[in-house]
Amino acid sequence: MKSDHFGYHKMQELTKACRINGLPVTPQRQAILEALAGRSDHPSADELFDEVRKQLKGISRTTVYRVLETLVRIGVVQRIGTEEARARFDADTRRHHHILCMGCGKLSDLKGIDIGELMPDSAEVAGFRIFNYSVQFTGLCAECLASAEVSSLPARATTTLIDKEKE
Amino acid sequence: MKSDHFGYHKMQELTKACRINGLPVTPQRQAILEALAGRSDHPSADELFDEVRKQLKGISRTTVYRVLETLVRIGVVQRIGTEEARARFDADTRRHHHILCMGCGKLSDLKGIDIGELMPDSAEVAGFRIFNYSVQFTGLCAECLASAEVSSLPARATTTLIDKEKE
DNA sequence: CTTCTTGCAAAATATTTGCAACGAG
DNA sequence: CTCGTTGCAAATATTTTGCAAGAAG
Repeated sequence: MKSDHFGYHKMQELTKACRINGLPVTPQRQAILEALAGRSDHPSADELFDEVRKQLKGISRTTVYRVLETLVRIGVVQRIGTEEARARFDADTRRHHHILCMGCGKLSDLKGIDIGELMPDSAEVAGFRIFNYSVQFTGLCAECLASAEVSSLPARATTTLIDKEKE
Repeated sequence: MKSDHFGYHKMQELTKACRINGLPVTPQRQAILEALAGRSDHPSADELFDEVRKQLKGISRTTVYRVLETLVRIGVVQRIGTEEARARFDADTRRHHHILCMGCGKLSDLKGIDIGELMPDSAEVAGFRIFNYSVQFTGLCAECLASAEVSSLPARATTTLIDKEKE
């Protein structure tokens, strides 16, 4: 299956990235990356910790945070910015985009919209040197649409523009 | 100046939005929105609290969080998602995009890149109903570029902070 | 009155740091 | 031995909640 293949590929990538950066491939790093690569819901560090500890019983929350930071640094994992006040992670480091449900916080890969290439060639704007970008869409998932008591959205999810009766 | 005009406009907008939503225009709401509209660095709730308390001495941190939530809900303020694990806010609710410095966390409005209109007409993808989107660029600001031995920055590394103390 | 907001205290959530022990070169 | 990694405990940082007092209509 694809996920198996993806997972295998990620493990290879981890080995390679660790070698390049002079870092050991520890069981913790393997387990965390494997858990992340095995799901598509872009978990937070804590959610990942809850899953990884099933495999590696002794692992500590601190290690999960630290390993994720390392994996991001060596380019094997990407951190996803959302309007929620916590970091979420993705083992797919290719540039792709996400949609966040304002109702339940579900974060999905966005496929089916070709937004082309936004990266400016100059990559140099407003004094910044730009390295990357991502597009974040906000909306409501099917479930939350169905039960749309939109007026009482959870506070944690951002109610960005839902009732925008400007003018 | 423009900021004065913008601030005045925002206060009018607040009054209007509160009226529409049946909410009172409290001194706290005014002070918080005024403080936010008066700066362009997209502060977090805590940073805003530190500033607002200079004007409204008795205000509590809780109120700042709650008022910001309200202002977002009624469409007067937008919440900005970054890879940092905290929410940041913007009094400019028009769709525009931001660039986050991976070095120092500086968040700036991005001007000079015309991104065009990404919003799909259908606004219905992958089971989601899309309401909005934003583009987030990541890079390094001029200061961090200058002080950086970041020549070996991984192309896609999106760590919040470059480990500058890691030498 | 009724409704909403505010402040305070505390809880809940999210993340980071200091430090000693461990483990692979 | 030396270095980086891990686990544990504690410290921070961020955000939310329960509750009573107060203000506005």
